[in-house]
Amino acid sequence: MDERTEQLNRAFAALADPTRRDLVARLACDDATVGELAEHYDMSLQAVSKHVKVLGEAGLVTRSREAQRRPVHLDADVFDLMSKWIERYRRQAEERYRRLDALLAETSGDREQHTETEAS
Amino acid sequence: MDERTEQLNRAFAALADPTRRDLVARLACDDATVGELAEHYDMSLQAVSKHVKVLGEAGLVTRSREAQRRPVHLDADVFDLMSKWIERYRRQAEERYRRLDALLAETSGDREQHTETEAS
DNA sequence: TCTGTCCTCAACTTGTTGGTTGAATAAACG
DNA sequence: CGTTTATTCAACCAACAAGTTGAGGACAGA
Repeated sequence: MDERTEQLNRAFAALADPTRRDLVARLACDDATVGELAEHYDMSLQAVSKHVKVLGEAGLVTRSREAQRRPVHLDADVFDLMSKWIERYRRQAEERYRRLDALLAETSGDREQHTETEAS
Repeated sequence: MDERTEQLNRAFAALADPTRRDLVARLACDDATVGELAEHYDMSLQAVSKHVKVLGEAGLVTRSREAQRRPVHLDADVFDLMSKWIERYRRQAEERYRRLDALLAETSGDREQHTETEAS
């Protein structure tokens, strides 16, 4: 399994959790520390720390250090990777839907089927 | 937790598995039955059936019935939902990065900081 | 160096997931 | 009706994920 595949595994898995998607939404507005983030959730600070770790391992966020603070900030690169993956199949699914639609319109409006049995 | 949130939970979780992403890739080319899909994987047909079920519960695929065959086909709607979610935060992350970049360039190249503290 | 603050690591519990095998269902065909 | 084909259900297991609590590490300041 190549690294890109594992990157996508981790990224999708990370965003499958609503708490982590909410963290992403907050971090999109501004960087924040684990402590600051934790204030908004009904769970221990350690749990939030774990969630941030998961986001980090997925490459969705990075950490820096300024004095005692270790602010978390969003990184666009993996979002880009995911976006491209999804867009590709969204487009194909739509395309196939459009063609099926056109085919149905044709075979119902026009009774001859043009012997196009090889739909491949 | 609203329905849209749960939809995203299931969709991201579904795509976190490489086998299921591969199924999506195959189905993007053409509809297929569970049996046909299973030929490509080193696992039981039941396991593939389960994967397809997960994709179905996530709303990523739908089933139809023609004679004994129950072909699976890709549905674009949830891909669209995911794509929009990701794009939103990808854009915000990039935007924030650009602004930080600009700020750094400015404060290093130009020593005055224009008192633009209100980054909102 | 001691202290306080911020954060992470370790160990544990509980629920979920991905796989297995064997039995059951559904529809077409003889 | 019985058989074949295609698929799912049920029970089980191992691995993992999400939360908990308690202890420990890193750094700034006195």
